[in-house]
Amino acid sequence: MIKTAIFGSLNPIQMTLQETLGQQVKAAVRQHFGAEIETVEFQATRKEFAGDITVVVFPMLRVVKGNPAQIGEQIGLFLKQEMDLITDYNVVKGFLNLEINDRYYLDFFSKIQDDPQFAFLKPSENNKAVMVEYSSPNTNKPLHLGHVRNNLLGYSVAEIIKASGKKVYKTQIINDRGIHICKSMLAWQRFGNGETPASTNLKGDKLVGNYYVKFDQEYKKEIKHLIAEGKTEEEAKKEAPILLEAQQMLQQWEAGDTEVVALWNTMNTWVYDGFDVTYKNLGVDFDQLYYESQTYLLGKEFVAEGLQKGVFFQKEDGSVWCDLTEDGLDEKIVLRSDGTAVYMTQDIGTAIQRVKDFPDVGGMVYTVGNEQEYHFQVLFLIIKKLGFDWADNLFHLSYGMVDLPSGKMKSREGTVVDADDLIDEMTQTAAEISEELGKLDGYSSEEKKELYKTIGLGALKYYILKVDPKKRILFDPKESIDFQGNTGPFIQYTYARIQSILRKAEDAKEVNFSTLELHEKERELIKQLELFPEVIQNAAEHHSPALVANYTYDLVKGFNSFYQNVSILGADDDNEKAFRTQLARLVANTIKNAFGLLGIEVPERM
RNA sequence: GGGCUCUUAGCUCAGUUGGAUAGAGCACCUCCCUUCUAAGGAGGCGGUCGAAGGUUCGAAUCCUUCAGGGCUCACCA
Repeated sequence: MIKTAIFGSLNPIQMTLQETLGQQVKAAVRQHFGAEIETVEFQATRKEFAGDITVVVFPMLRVVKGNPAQIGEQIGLFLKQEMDLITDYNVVKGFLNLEINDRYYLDFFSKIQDDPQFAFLKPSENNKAVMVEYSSPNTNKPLHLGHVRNNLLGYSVAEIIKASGKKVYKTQIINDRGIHICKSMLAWQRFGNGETPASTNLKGDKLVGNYYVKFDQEYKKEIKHLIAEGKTEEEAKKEAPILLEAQQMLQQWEAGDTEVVALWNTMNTWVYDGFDVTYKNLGVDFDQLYYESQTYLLGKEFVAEGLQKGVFFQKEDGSVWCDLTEDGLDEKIVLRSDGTAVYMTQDIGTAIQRVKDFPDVGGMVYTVGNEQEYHFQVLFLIIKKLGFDWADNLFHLSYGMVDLPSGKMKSREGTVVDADDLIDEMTQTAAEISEELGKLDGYSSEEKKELYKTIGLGALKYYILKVDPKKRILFDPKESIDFQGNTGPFIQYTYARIQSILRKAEDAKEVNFSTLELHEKERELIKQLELFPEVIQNAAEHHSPALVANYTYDLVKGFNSFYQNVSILGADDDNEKAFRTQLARLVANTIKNAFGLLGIEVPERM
């Protein structure tokens, strides 16, 4: 229902085609068979058959008795006689293939040719805003490949939802407190000798991450000692002095110990400075940040409120729980017996706080790995029980892990693919390939550097975004990401090639559409362009940048085929040349816009 | 063990209201740069859609069972 309304305002031309066709098909069925059908099923005509759009006859058999091929034949004849839009038809089994008049496509094209934004909807007053959370790292170590997928997905989904006609706020919750950061702090205190990012010339997140690893090494050493002294492994893990000390430090932090808090501030600031560089390189941004250290107390307030309302109950030891057994789940703790917050506590608080801060927000998207599916199922249910109507519009954008051939990435064991290193490597590969091809005469070294980054990041981002978010990705660092075929650089290359043509083309001349006839490749391209608005809506609805990536690839394949088969600048007459130039221009703009939704830049040359 | 999820060409993936002979890229093999950028194009090779049943005019798609992988079921995050 809603979908139809959106499409109606979004792309009247396309809807008119299916609507008018649908009405005529119904009329044909009424006239020839005296029957009423409610809906008409359409699909794009397969390449091997003549036609542009296909009516599927089979579903009509419920109300119309007869041979599907004959029914299709009669409907086809009716349509051809009644509608200028239909130039011809053919029937294969139960499929009625319709050939659409060139006028229709030319008409569509003439309307959108000067509007590169034709597929984008402006944020509508009727739509509530959406908050998209992504990244949300811990502050004890640098970002790795897993975060990269998270960031790319979150950013892209935010852009897609924006383009679908909703206001979007990008946000994250920064996990800046807890035992993990205390571990880095303690190790730095003990072994750091006052090192700083400035003194070591290291990125702050890298420096802090090193001490997280250092902590783990010491911890393991101590465990070994304790076991040698006769402790069981379990005892040793709990009693290792360095761990006890870290736990003590956490308590000091919670108590507001000046020295600990100061160190915490210092080291977190180092990390944020490091993150900022990575985010900037990745090209992602945020509208509003939330910090766990500021929201966990808030969560406690709402837990207290929920306890009063009877949403939660308290056990004898003082811990607070939510009983979800009636919903087929278990009991879930929302506050520890010692009164401290758990993950769930702060997530409840953060969500409510966000809607308070942004009253126009009607829903949220949480970009978090699929290992936390149960957590979010519970979280959304609890928020619903607390009585917030927007709980129905909470969505866990759950994505698959990025695994290495060796298995999971483990930061403590150093088996992670570091985000910064990965970006550098991709840029380096792009540089090597570019220099080998040697097409960049006249570019300054600055321009080249910029371009290599665009291409390298394009390859990386497309590689990750083109696969369905739900699926896990196996990433083999030894097998470099491709630059040919279904890749980012391939699409960027097509864009650059079009720009090259546009530079050579004279100033745009007004196209006279009335005398034009479409080449098969041209019609295919316009049909592909026509799909873009629907793709955006679909991608927004499914939270899937992969749909945009695959669409762009199809568009580009269509263009390259056109490019190789039809001369643009060498067209027979000026009008045709102007039209093809315009068509190429719009394809380029669409590539740019589609890639913009993926957070990928396009180059003028490559 | 309970819950969720995945399995499509040698490899990486499309295939979203159930529709025609299941599509791309990589790899391998042929061709195409005196013509707008060959990071390209045209074609070939390659499939019991994990297995078996069922629903349907029609199933990769829906249902059941089974096999194999992943995640999860903490007073961790």
